[in-house]
Order: sequence, then C-alpha cells, then structure tokens
Amino acid sequence: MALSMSGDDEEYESESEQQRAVNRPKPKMGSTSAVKLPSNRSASGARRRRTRCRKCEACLRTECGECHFCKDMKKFGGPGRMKQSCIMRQCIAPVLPHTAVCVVCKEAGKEDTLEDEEEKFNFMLMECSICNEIVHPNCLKVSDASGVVNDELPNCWECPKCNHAGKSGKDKSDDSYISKLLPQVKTEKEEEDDDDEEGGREHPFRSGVDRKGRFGEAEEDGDYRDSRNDSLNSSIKTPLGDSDHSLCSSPQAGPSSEGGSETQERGPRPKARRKRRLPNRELSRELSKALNQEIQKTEDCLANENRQPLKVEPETENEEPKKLFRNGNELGDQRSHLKTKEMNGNTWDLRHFYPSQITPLGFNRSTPTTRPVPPRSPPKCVQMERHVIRPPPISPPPDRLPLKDGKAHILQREVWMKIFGYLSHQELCVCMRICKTWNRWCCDKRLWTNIDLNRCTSITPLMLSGIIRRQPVSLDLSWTNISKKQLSWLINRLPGLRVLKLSGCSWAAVSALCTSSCPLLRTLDVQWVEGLKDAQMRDLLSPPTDNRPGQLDNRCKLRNVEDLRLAGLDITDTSLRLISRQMPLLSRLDLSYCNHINDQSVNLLTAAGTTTRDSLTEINLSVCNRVTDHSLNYFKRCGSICQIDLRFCKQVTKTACEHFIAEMSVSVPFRLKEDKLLQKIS
DNA sequence: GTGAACGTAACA
DNA sequence: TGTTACGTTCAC
Repeated sequence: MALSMSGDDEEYESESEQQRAVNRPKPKMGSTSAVKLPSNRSASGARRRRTRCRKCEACLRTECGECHFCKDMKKFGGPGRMKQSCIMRQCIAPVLPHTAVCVVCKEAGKEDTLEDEEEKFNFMLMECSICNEIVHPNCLKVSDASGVVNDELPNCWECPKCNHAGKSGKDKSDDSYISKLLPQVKTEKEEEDDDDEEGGREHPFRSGVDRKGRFGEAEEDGDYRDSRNDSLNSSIKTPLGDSDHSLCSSPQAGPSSEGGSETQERGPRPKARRKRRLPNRELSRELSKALNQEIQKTEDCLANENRQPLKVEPETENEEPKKLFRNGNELGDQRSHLKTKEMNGNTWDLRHFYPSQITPLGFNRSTPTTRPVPPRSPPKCVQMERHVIRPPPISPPPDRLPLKDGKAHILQREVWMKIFGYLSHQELCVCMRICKTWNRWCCDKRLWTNIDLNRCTSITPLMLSGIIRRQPVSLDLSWTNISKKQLSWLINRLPGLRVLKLSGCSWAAVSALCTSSCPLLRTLDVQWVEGLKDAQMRDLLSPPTDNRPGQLDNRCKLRNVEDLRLAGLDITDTSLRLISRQMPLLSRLDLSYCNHINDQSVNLLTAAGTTTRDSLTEINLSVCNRVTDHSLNYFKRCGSICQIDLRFCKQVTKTACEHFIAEMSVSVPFRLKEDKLLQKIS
C-alpha cells in the first residue's frame, strides 16, 4: 500500500485523492475506504487496519453458516457482496497486522524478545486511538509524558502526545458535555494513580477499595472501612454495566503491560498513566452530580476505546441510571429481595403472581389483565448499534494478581475464578470494583452464563452493552419493557445464546425474533406476551421473508428450540400445527393458561407423522379448561413423554389419570405426583 | 439511522 | 494469486 503510516493529514489526503483519481475516476462508493481517516481531523497518521488475533474463542470457531454474513458468503450460496466475517467469529481482540512498524524506528514490535513486563511494554507497538500513529513507547523521547493504555484492545493507547494535548477520539471542543464529564471520571482514576505513585505502589486490594468507594460516590474520602461499607451498599445497586467503569476507564493494563504498568516510573520514558486534572474532592462532588449521566458516557468511552467512531448523544433521561442501579441487584441473584420495596406495587405483585415456572395455585386466567405495563417508554438505544462491544476473553490476563512488592499473589487466576464462581452477581459486581485485575477476571463470561433481568422496569443501553460484554448463555428479560430494536440488537450480538426468556414482554418487542436468526436457541419463553396470537406465531415460526440474494433460507428460525413456553397465549391449533412441523426437537412445551387449547390440540401434537409425537417429554396443560379426559388417550401415543401436567383442568378427572397410569404401567410406569400431574417413574 | 456494498489491506 | 474481511461510504 502506498499510504504512509507516518504521513500527516495533507500528505495522506493528497495520496488518497490520487488513488481515487487513478483507481476510480467516478467513485460510486468510498474510495480507499478501508484506510481513509475518520472525520477526526486531528489525526496525524493513516489508520491501520487490524486483523484477527487467531487465538481468541471467536477466531477459533468455524463459521456458523446461519448468520446474515455467512449467508452472503459464496461458500454458503450467497453472492459474496457483504464480505463480512461470520457473526460468531468476530474477533475479540483484533491485533495490529504483521506489517505494522514503529513510525519512529521503522521496526516491528520487539516485546517477544524481552522478559520483563515493563520492558515488553516499552518495546511493543502501540497504536494511538486518536492520531493512529504506531510507535514503540520506548521510541518516544518525550519526557514526563503519559500515554493511556486501552485495556480493551491489544496494542492500543492514547499516545502521550495526544493525551498531553488533551485530544480525544471525539472532538471535545465541539462537545462541551463530554469534555466536562468524561475527563472528570478519568481524573478520578488519575488521582488514584498519582497517589499510588506518590506513596509507592499500593496493595491492589486497598487501592481498589478506595477506588470503588469513590467511584460509587458514597462518601467523600471516607476511610477504608467506610468506603468498604459504602462500596458494599453501592454494590447492591450495581448495574450490569456499572462495573465496566473501572474496566473502561482503567488507565493501565494491555496485553503485556498488565502489572508492569503499575511499576514505578523509569526515567524519562513515557509511561501509561493518567494525568491529574481536578482536585479529588472537587471531583467527587462533581462526580456525584454527574455520575448518572456519566454511566452512559462510560459506554461511549468504552466504544471509543475500541476505536469505533461513534457519535455522542447526551443522556437525556437523567433519572435512568437510578433505575438502572435499582435493578442491577437483580442480576442473576434470585436470593435478593432488597429491591422489592423500591419497585412499584404493580411490578412487585406480578413478580409473585407469575413465577417463571407456573405453579397453578388457583388464580384464574383473568389475572393477566393486570399485565405490567412498562412504566416508562423504552429508553433510547439508538447509538448502541454503533458500538462494538467486545466480550472479554476467557481467562483474561494476568495469571496472578500483582502485589504491592512487584511479586504476584500465590493463587493463580483459575483458583480465584473458582472462588468467584461461588459469588452472586451482586457480589461479583463488588469484586469488579476492587482492582483492575479483579475487574477483568470477574467479567469472565463463565461467571455470567445466566443473566437475569426479570422485571427490570427499564432496560438501558448500558445494560445492553453489559450483557454483550458478558455473553450469557441464558438471558431473562421477562416482564421488562425492552424494545424491538434493543432486543434485535442483543440477539444479533449473542451468538451463543441458548435460553431466552421474554415472558410478559410486548409482541412489538418479541417480534424482533422474526427478523433475527438465533439458530442455537434451545429455550424460548414467550408466555404472557401481549398480542402474541396465531398470526404472530406464524411470523415467529415461518422462515425469513427476506428474499434478497443470499438470504434464502426455508428453515424455521427457531427450529432447534427444545423448550417452548407459551403459557397464557391466545393461540389455537393453527399455531400448534406450525409448532409440530417446525420444531422437530421440541421436548418441553408449556401451554398452561391457553384457553383455546383442547383435545384436538393434543391430537395434533401427538398425531402420526409429527415429530412432536416422539420428541415431547414434558407438556404443561394446567388451567387449560377445554382439555378433557380424552386427551390422555392421545398421550399414550407419545413414546418419550415423561410428564403431563393437567392440574386445574376442570374437565380432566382424577379417575381418568389413574386409568392412564394403569394402562401405561404395562410398558412405562407413571405416578400421580400431584393431583392431575402425571409423572413417569424413572 | 441503518445496513448493503465495496475497495483493498492482510495474509496464506 | 486467491481468500478473507476491515473500515468506510452512501442509498434507502
């Protein structure tokens, strides 16, 4: 490529223009788009394309063949126009290409030849996210300069020059809002870093506790004990994304600088740290006021650190973060009931009236008329789609916790991970505030396989990015006011999602499933979804309607679902026909509280030639008042049936159940676990 | 605002 | 040389 990596704006532009003139006299699309600078005019170097790390979990995957981009590929029968990587193979840590060299010495990265962590850092190539220049930190002869290492992306920092000049990926001069808020938060960390330096290196635990205490802004300059208590309190309010604060604005780390960057300065060399910008006390006050807004900005910061161009959208819903905090304690921790006092009565009641596992207790079908109306309009999440939120790698470095004296803690990361595995998500959020290393470790997706946002009254952009960063296998968004756009955004970024719970959401939101492909989904919970009837079910189960080239796929989007929860829906046999055809792996089906379900429905599901006849193992027909004793005869056809829930079916008699058990006992022994709840004796 | 399209960097 | 896919532009 003829582009100069060290060239200034003019040089680059002119060259780019030349190319444009030569290669495409009449450009239809972008010309040298892959290397053309973003609108950031302060950039001084050509932007270097990054490439796969080839090591991360995503890189090691094979193409799914199912996603939008795979379908475009020629190998999968598409036209090959989009030229994008499989959604499942989006590299978590894209690296600089092998051809990248230092703009000063023209040499490649030399960290591999060194042992010492800090030396490694000084001799590795670092790309500035602002000016795009790639240098060895060691080659910068700037004294008393400070670079800010991007924790999220390998070999990425804000170089001392840009950092010193106060430049940003965003044009601060044009955005007083950001310039007012983001730097303040950074400064908070900078203050600590400065303190660290002044007082020598601090034990990471102590340092971290202070940090989180201040960050949560519970108190100003509280002592250790106070700040610990405060942090615990604030942790209860910790939102999903909140703990990413420290990750996002963590000034240090980077692949080779982990720990090393915490060591003392070495002469005039630039080092990765942040500069003091505000007195801490003043900052704390400011931070207290600005914290809510800053949460959203943190995500912008995060995205910015990922070197994605993004627009800045001021957070207009100032009270949002409070709600976010309140709901944060829901995260996967069913043990917590702390939030119930703070929730409105309606939501509180519903939480208790509609457990996810329906256990009919006599309440009737009319109850759902008090379906929780989302208390607020869905929050804006427009900008979320511009962000690339990269999930943290499995087993993020370092291997051991760096200690005050420069040594490493005796326990290895995996031992810590086992310990973290015993903690609730709330407690993990506390841990994430302790120190940078714990922050990284606690974000490991193995600790977040199940994220529960059930009944969060407001799903915010920050929460969405927090979810993406944790890549859960199971996600419960039941009774939330998530919007279609948000859900679509989520689904497309959770390729490994197996369990999705959307009960009580609106059809408007759930309809996102119609346009998104989630081939790995095994459990889908759409019970009590408002407006979900036969017509919507057809949309949900029918193949994609996109007929553009490469988009042809006649298979059901939910063909691999094994567990389908449809309680409380006004669906009829029309839907059941579709289900029996389109879901060959369906094993568990919940049709409780479905008033239109009758014997004929059961007949359909168990008819000869249907896959459900053999695949069904559990069926819930409780409180289906049109189901009669006759249905039990149909269930005798099912080869794999293990549980039939007919509780509170008015037209089903205990006698019929006992008769069923007696007949089946010849081949498959059943018992009555409860009244009209038939269960196979294993 | 969104996503398709595409030039071309990166690499085998 | 062929393939993959990053980063950008622009039509809708």
